[in-house]
Amino acid sequence: MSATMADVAKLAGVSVKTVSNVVNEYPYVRQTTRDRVLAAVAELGYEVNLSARSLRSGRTGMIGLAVPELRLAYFGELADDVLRVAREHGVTVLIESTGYSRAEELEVLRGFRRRMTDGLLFSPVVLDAEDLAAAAPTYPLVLLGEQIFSPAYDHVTMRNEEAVRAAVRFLVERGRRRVAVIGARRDVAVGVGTAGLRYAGYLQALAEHGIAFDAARVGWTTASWHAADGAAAMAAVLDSGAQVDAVVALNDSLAIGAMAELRVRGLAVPGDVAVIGFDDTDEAQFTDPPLTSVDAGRREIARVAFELLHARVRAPQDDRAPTLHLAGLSVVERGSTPRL
Amino acid sequence: MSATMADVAKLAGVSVKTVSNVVNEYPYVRQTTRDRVLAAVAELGYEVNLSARSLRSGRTGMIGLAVPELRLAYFGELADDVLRVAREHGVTVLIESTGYSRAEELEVLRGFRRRMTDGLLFSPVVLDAEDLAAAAPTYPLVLLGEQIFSPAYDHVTMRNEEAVRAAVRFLVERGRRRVAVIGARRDVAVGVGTAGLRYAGYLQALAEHGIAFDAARVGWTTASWHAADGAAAMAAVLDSGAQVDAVVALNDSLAIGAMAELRVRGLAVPGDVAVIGFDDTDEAQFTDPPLTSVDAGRREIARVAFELLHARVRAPQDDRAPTLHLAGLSVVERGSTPRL
DNA sequence: GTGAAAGCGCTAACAT
DNA sequence: ATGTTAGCGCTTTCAC
Repeated sequence: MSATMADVAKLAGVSVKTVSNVVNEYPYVRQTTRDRVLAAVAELGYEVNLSARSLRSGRTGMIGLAVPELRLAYFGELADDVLRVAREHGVTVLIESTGYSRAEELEVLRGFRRRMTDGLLFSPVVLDAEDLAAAAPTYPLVLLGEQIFSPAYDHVTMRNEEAVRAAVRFLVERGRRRVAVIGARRDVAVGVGTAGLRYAGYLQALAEHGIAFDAARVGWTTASWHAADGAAAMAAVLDSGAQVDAVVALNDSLAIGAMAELRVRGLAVPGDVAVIGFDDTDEAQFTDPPLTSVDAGRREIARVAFELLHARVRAPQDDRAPTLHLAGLSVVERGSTPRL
Repeated sequence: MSATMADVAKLAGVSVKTVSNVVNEYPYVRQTTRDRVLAAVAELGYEVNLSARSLRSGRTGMIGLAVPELRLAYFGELADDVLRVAREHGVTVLIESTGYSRAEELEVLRGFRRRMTDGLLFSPVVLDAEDLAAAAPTYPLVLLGEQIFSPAYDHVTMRNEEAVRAAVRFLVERGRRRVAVIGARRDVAVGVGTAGLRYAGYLQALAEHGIAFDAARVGWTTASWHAADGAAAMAAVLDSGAQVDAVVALNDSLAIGAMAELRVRGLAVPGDVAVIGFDDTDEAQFTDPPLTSVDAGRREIARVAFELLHARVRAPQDDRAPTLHLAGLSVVERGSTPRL
């Protein structure tokens, strides 16, 4: 039904090889031949059959992007950023969501979708280094986030500990010392994974500023960091009777939930409690008050991760050592953290 | 390098056809044969080559989902919903973003990615019915949203006019009459497209309740409905000197921006101005005050749209007439719209 | 600079 | 219930 290379070749009076050369922009084709082929392509409305190309070449022209879910602002924005960069390079992105599920993360690593892509950008939240080693991917893989560190793969992430230290320092410099944290996890060790590293940064910051640790100021959550989780954690902290004059939330959605809960309790932000978020997502600009947040380099992460993966896909034989890229960070000041 | 059906067939002592039958769960295979084949599959770590399957069968097992951008809460949530439903049916979703660009929407309809999918869920925001007719897609296509109505394709959308009428009625019943609208577009006709239909619902509601139309209460935006656009439109309305005691925002992100702008101007929500949003996205629960919003049926839309497309993909010969499905709606009441 | 031919791995049609 | 064969449309290899 739709035209094939053979049809184009016949119409242009050349061989299929020549059509293939033109379609793939092989440079050594005589201009007159190229024109004849392109005319035939236009006349027949020919388009390459990607399945046939993939079958023969072993490449699909797609990369995977696996994140927990798109409705969380950070991942929605990250996905948009990756799509934009990939489009600039003519690469198609297959977005996959894992829903914080171990089974789905394993499926992403080993499942049939890896036969549809030339490489994977993977932001795990559940699997650990051992799981990755067991799966032992042989395709180009770039790890995102902080859940897994592996010397075997490229890795792009942020300076989590430093970023939270900067956030707490920002609060302390503005006169706050009773700093609660929202988003710590009981089920992961300090210093391990996104939550563990950010929590470690919080503990380090307390030490740096000579603030005594108070367990009642720790707001615990699971891996899911939605606003609702932030509200619940904030409620637990307040219920404990802890004295709190500032909150560092480990992402912006948690911060939004925490602010809502503070409001419910009749505590003013920033009058009674200052709040700082993490990721500087779009929503931070429109909270009440506008939310100060740490921009930990999401755009840079999207761009660098794509480029590292793309380089591996294009040159699979190149055995350069895996890279660890840490994005730059900055605190974006808004109304939730005034000087006292 | 990786095993093929021929390898499996050889090891199991059967023909490739039998391996294919087992892999494709063809029922009429003797149990002992099946077991032998599955053992060989496991031993060799065999996985089907999807490119070969697609080339031969003409199917890819993927559908496309084209939306403007994932960072807008509504589309992030919609994408998650579609991914979930598709997964339940063993279908892979290729998410594409069009960025409110005419060129990219045309590319979605006609570009090479349509060779990678068996069908398309398309939420256009720029193209019109004429563009669609010109592109004349022959693959299974389900339209989402209100931008294009076409008798030629299945269509799943919401009751936009009715939903906005319900929103305004909700405000009027609670004692408000000076109702501004945020998100109207000068560049589209009343009644056309998402913005045009929702704006039409606003005008109808004013008439129903005997409220005089006041042009100064109309907050204009472009196609992009982010919080920043809502804030700018709200600012323009307030700058005009219009008397406003309520706002109906044509989506939740606009509402969030409008609330932020009201705050900047020293107007209390809901004391001075009540606000109602549209879509009931996650963020509505955590604004200050919590945002009343019209749930226009996003989950239902995702499910029905997928099922319609899936049915067409599975039975391409079935010439049933295209369906128009309108999702149910409800107002979710929160603190931004108390009774006076 | 271009052509001829092989074959990527699978499914469909037909045979038994 | 299983085997045989052809061929999907392309890229690759090797000629010339």
